[in-house]
Formats: sequence, structure tokens, C-alpha cells
Amino acid sequence: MPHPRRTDRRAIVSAAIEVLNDRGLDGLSLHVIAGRLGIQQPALYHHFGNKAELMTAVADEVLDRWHTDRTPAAGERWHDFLVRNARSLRHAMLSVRDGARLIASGGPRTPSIDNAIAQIGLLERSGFTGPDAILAFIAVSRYTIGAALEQQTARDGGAIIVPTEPAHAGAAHVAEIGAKVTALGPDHEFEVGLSALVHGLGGLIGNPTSETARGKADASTSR
Amino acid sequence: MPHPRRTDRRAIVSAAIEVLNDRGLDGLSLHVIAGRLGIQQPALYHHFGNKAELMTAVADEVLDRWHTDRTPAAGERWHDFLVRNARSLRHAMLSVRDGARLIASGGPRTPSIDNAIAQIGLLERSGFTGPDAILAFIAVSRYTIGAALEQQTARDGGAIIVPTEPAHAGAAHVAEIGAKVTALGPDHEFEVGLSALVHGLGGLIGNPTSETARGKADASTSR
DNA sequence: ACACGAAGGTTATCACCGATAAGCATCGAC
DNA sequence: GTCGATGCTTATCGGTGATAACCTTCGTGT
Repeated sequence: MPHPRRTDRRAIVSAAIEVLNDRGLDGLSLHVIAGRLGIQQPALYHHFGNKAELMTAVADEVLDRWHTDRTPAAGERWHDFLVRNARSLRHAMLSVRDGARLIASGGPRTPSIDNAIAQIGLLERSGFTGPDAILAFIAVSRYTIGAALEQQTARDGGAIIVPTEPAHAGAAHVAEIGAKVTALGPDHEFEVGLSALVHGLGGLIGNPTSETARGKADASTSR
Repeated sequence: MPHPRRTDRRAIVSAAIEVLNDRGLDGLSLHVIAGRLGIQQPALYHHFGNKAELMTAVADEVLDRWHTDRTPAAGERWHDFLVRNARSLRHAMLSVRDGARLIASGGPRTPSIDNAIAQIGLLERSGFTGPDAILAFIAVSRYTIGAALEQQTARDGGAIIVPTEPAHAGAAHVAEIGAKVTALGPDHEFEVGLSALVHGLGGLIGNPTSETARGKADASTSR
């Protein structure tokens, strides 16, 4: 039986996620994906123009499956929603091996227009200006991605390594509290920063940044 | 002139940075690096065990060259230093093409032990507990990396794209404020989140998180 | 003085990857 | 009933990281 079933984009994306989970992003080759579907590698080019296009579809599927909390509930407070949304995004990235690298490599996501309207609307109704609402979402999303990325790419299991040069005065102290932080776990690391960020974003209410925007751009080169 | 000069690790890393700047991270192959040095590709394996090792050295060199503000100045306030440190890290990542991807792909950095002691010491003297000091640094660093990564991988020049489905009610409004945010520029986007995050981290003073952490693996720690 | 081993470089070759070309089979529409 | 679109095949290409085997230079210990 040469062709038991017709292959479509959804089947390919699902197979890719399976391969991703047990071989990692570096082991995710078109050959292996096709092999799991019982077809040859060039056949994939009938469904996707190139590998990058496939990867984008995989990233979208991962978000669709696990990033569930994107819509503010009725009467939900703005910071509760921001936190819930960030946790959901993080959960999605951690649900797949190398998920953070996968999402990050695809560049910034563009959410559906309806979600964007609902999200921004909530923040505007809470006192944020329009631009500040968007800036708040961007900040939370970037922090979340950065946190998931570093957690997932940490090869030493997330432990805080202190290069223990012999008998350095403060080194022992740093190593000790480093061990404490490690013991608290990655979830706690994430929550502390998230809570601080969201709390700080509340300061934008009544202090719109677009008016206080001063030429603070230091020597950062744009590229 | 077969061998004008002996090649060492520093020369290889410098050549790699040059190649990185004009071909990008995806175009950074061992063949091209060796070509710039006038040698063959396998010769590089006498200096680095594999490509990943070379990339780590390149990332370290980038940080050494451009991430200059890592040490707190005498009498500097904690939040001023945190902000200055984050700007310096961002500046380093933006100083090289694909610098953020380069830094992020290498996993979390381990700073020199002396810097870690000085940095943590400043925060502890300012009222942070030891673990919270580390958590604050981690949060700022992850936000900074996430922000630089998304800015650098944005292929549409950082513009906020609104999928303009026809005549959608709030779409026009979202597109309008999206354009405003885009006009403010990436530096402003970064600064707003950074300021909020650092401001929020100040709330940790007097409210140590390690004591409010419930249901975590905290039994093993000291005393 | 000289042998010798380490260091740095060479050519040849591998397996693998993404991508393209050319051809064959199936199947629905006209 | 043919015909073209669709999905798949085999063959092949250039490029990439990595390994093997060999050669040359050079500092050094006896």
C-alpha cells in the first residue's frame, strides 16, 4: 500500500511537533518529518515553500494548542489578565521541547485582530493610553519569551553556577544564595519578574510615556 | 607566502565577528571564517573542538567588547545601576548583526565572580535579600535579551502590523495607535518596559519573595 | 648537534541538510 | 475519455560540520 492516506498541512505540522519533542529543534529535519509520515522528503515542498514556512506553521500550531488564555474575561482586572496571558504564553512555549527557541526564531507574532482589540481595550478602559497599552503588552511578551528561552536553553538544569575560585571572599556567599534561588525553581524565577513588571507597568496610568518621551536614546546602534 | 602569521583563537574570533557582521548568523560558516584568515576550514579544529565552542567564544568576545557597564559605581543607586547595566547589555547585543540571537543561543551567561559579588552586594546593601538580588538581575537580563531578540529578528523593520480586515470596527483604532508606537522607536519600547520592571523590583525591598513562596522545595536549604 | 614530539596546517572524504528538477500516478471535471 | 492539477517519486546539487591521514615547522631536552 503505497499511499494509505493523503497528506495535508495539518498532518505534517503534527508530525513535526512529534519529531520536535523527541529529537529537539536541532534534530528537526525535513527528512525525519517525512519519514514519520511514510513519504519522501521532497514531497513536503508540495505543502510548504521552504522549511522556514513549515516552522512558522509549527510555531502557530503550538500557540494555538497551548496558548489558550489570550482573551480578557468579563470584568477581569487588567493586571490579572496580563499575568494570566503571560503564564499562558509561557506554558505554550514550555509544552514543546525547544518551544521558546521555536517561537522566538519566528520573529514577533501578530495576534488576531479581534484579540488585539479586546486586549488593548481592556487596558485603555483601565486608564492606559493607547500606545502605553501596546507597550505594556510588548514588554510582558518580551520578558516572557526571554525567560522561557533562558530557562529552556540552560544546559545545566537551571542551576546557578558559581565559578568557585578557591577561597574568594564573597564567593561562598554568592554560591550559597545562588543555590537558594536554584532551589526555588524556574517557576518562581519567572513569577517574581513578571509580578514586578506588571506592578511597575501600573505606573503608566496617569503618566503617559509618549508625552514624557525624552531623547533618552543612548548610543544604541540600530541595525 | 604560505604561512604569514600563526593563527590563534583571538584572530579566529575577530574574523568570525567580521563575517557575522556582513553575512549574518546564518551565513557564518567555518568555511567562510577560515577563508577570511587565509586558511582551510579543518584548521579551525586545532583551536576549537567544534563550532558551538567557537560560537561561545564569539559571544563572550562580543560581551567583553561592548557590554562595558557591568560594575556598580561608588555610591550608585541600585536602580540606576540596574538600568545602566541593562542598557549596556542591550548595546552589546545590538552592536553586532544577529547579536541577540548569538547571545541567547549560548544559554545563560555566567559573569565573572567579582562582578557578581559587587552587583549582588549593591542590591543587598539597598535592602534586597540575597535571593531577591539574584532574581532581580535575572529578571532584568531576561527582559533585555527578549527585547533585543524581538527587535533584531523583526523583519518588517519593527513596524506593528495590523492585519487590516476590511471595515473592522476597532481595527482602525488599533492600527492608529500601533503606528504611534512604531514611530516612538525601539529604544522607547525598551525603555518603557525596563523602567517599569526596575520600578516594580523595588517592591521586593521589605517583601522578600523566598518567604512568601509556598509549596516549593525549600526544605533543603541552610541552617 | 640532533632527534623528537607538539602545534598548526593541508587534502580528501563523510554523512547530512535543504532545495530543485524531471517524471509518474491518481482522480475529478469538462 | 481525455486532460490537467495534485501528490508523490527518484536523482541530484551545493553547502555544512566533522573526521582521518599526512606534512611541515619549531622549540626543546639529552
